[in-house]
Formats: sequence, structure tokens, C-alpha cells
Amino acid sequence: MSTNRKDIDFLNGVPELLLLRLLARQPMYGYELVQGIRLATSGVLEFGEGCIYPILHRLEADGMLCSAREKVSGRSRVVYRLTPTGQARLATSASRWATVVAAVTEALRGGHGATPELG
Amino acid sequence: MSTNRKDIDFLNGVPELLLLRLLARQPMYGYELVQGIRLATSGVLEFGEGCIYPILHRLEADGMLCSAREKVSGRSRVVYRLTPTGQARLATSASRWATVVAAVTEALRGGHGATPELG
DNA sequence: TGCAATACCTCACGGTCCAAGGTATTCATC
DNA sequence: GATGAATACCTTGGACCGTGAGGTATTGCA
Repeated sequence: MSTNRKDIDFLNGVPELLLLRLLARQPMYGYELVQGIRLATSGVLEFGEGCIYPILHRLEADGMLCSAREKVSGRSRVVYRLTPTGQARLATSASRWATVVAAVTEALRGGHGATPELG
Repeated sequence: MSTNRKDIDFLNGVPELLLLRLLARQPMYGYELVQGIRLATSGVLEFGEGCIYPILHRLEADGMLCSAREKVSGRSRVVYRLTPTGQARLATSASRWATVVAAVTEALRGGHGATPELG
């Protein structure tokens, strides 16, 4: 029976990577980042606040980000900035991403040596 | 503290995709698929049996694969084959993968002109 | 005989994302 | 000024995936 399991979406780690990338460009606040990811991917990827906020808190706890309440457009918002540690993390994370993409792409194209003898 | 947590590996759904792809080429048995993924990705990606076997069972339960005990090299092995449903799943899954990769790539390349300095 | 590799399987665990809810403020419309 | 939508932040529960460790049995080699 075909279960009603949702399709796997290949998104493990992607929200964190995109948050780091957006914050490398400029400081932003949480809600703005939720919209920012949608815009940066032309609407293809969209992550809810229940995904984004916990990641922001975790990254800050790990020293990748620092936050500050600031007035933006006359309103108090929690603005996040990338720390040097966070920049390093972005570099390694983006590199890992490229490695995985290259490996999967190679496998999908049906590289040659991929066939151990069945006999 | 920074690094008690393992880095996210971007591998959600990748084992299933690669299994479908390898089986689209030819029938294979479980242990062979474990090695096959390593070979097909030049050793970059490696998934243990604790990852592969459950996926094979689930895909078979969903009608994507069919299995049969067969004699290979004089030994009894569980050989898996891709069904038409599995082939369709491979197509949509590979397409979804390409979409995600394109979207993330777009976001990663997004305007890097300005100084990453505090705004 | 002993040991490694092959071959299949299961389970508990930690981690990630998602859906759904809660609170509070601002803004447009009536 | 009342109403509702959008903004803005947060937490919780659950589903699911991949990992690592374990179990069993067979085969091949020294």
C-alpha cells in the first residue's frame, strides 16, 4: 500500500545555510528572514517561523549570531548579525553543500565505476 | 559552546534518491547497494546498512520496488528491482532535487556586492 | 581453527522540519 | 473607535530521517 507519507524534501540543513547566507549580506530580523528566504529562492523554498526562530536561537547560542533589540521603522525588532564564527560556519557549510550536490549529481548521471560485479 | 553538535549534512532524502537511481540501472541486493552508493559518489557519500535496509523495505511496501530471493554467486540474496511506480517516483524525486539545488544555488549567489558590515 | 568480510536485519537515539497554537503590536478600513 | 488583517516574536508536539550499535548467519582465507 502506498502510505500517505509526505515526500522527502531534501531540505535538511538548508534553512540554516540560507539564514547564514542572508545574514552575511546584512543584519536582518526574524520575520524578515522568513520572507527573505522565500524571495531569495523565487518562492521555491519557504520555511515557517516554527522552523526559523529555533534555528536563530540555536545559532546565537552557538556564537554564530548575535542579536540586539533595535528600532526599525519605529518598531522594536530583534536584529541578528553574523559573527566571525558564523562567517566561518557559512564557509564550511556552503562548501559541504557543494560537495554533496556534486556527489549526488555524479551518481544521478550514472557514473561508470558504480557497478560492482553481480556475479 | 560551538561544536558539540554534529554539522548538518544536507542528506535528507538522498539515500532514497540514490537507491532508486542505482536500481533503475540494474537489479541489485542490499549489501551491494551500500557499496554501490559509495562507489557512485567516489566515496563522498556513505550510508550504513541501518539506513539502507529500512528504506528498501519501505520502498517495497510502497510498491516502488519488488524483491526476490535469488541465487547470486551460489548464494541466496535478496535482489531488488524497480517497478514502474518506482521509476515514476525516481523521475519526480530527481526533479525535486534539481529544483532545490537550483533554488539554494540562486540564494547562495545572491548579491554579494555591499560590505557585510553592520547596517 | 580463527578471523574477516559478506549479507541480512532491528532498535534506540538525537536531530530537523512542520503544523498549530499563543501573545502582542501596528495599520487599514469601516 | 471598532474590527480585522498583517506584522513580529515565541513555544510545543509530532513525524520522520539517518546514525550507531547491536544481533544472526554464511562464506572465504590463512
